[in-house]
Amino acid sequence: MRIATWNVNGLRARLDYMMLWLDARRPDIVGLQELKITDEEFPTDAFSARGYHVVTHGQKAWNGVAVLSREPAEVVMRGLPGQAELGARLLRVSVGNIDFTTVYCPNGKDIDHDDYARKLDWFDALAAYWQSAPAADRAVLCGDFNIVPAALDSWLDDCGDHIFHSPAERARFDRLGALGWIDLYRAKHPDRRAYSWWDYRGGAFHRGQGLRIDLVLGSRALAPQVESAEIDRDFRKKQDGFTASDHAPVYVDIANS
DNA sequence: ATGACACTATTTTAGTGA
Repeated sequence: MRIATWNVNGLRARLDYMMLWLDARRPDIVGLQELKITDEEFPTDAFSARGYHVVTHGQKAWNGVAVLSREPAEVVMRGLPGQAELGARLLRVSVGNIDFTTVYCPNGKDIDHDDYARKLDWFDALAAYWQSAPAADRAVLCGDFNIVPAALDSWLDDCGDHIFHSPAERARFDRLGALGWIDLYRAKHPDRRAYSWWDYRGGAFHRGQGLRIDLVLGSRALAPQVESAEIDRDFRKKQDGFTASDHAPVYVDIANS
């Protein structure tokens, strides 16, 4: 079973590209982020035609998350409790025997910006949520975390005072680890330098100037069942003339069970 | 040093992204 996460940077603008991707990679469950579209406008039919069930938590112009799945999904939670002001950023569903959550975590803009404190609060609320509503044995928490877990995950000189790299942000990420969430890509590739996001500008992709911020976290019971974990750099490139997102899709393939 | 690219808004540029 293939689980994927992907920040598409605008679902409307990415729809044709996404169809090429679904046909090529055929994931079973997908967490999507940064849809920039309302639930009413979401083009469900395009996904149904390819055999996917769709659950959305969108909003106009910004943010928005969704889950595509081969099997029907039942909504467990739309939105992070107490954090509605920061937009549509969390969607938790039950699909098959997986407790599946996808998140688009706040950006924070800069460590001096008001949004940075709000970002930290959002992560505090996320940790509190998992304490109040614990994940099932077989669980996935995937998405765009907007935190670089460690120096190996960034092309920048990692002095710790850059947004995404600060000790306060990493403390929030580490708290998820303390709650039992395992970074499945890093568990599979402990020493591999790899990125999932590259700036559109300045040829960053070809220069290797990226960040690994798109992650698939798994529960302790799920982690041993991971057969492979990969970042799909090919789908950060233009495909058939269609423009890519600035994020690559990330996969985790789980043994059938 | 700065901008560089892409997307959305009911646009005529600005805000956001990371």
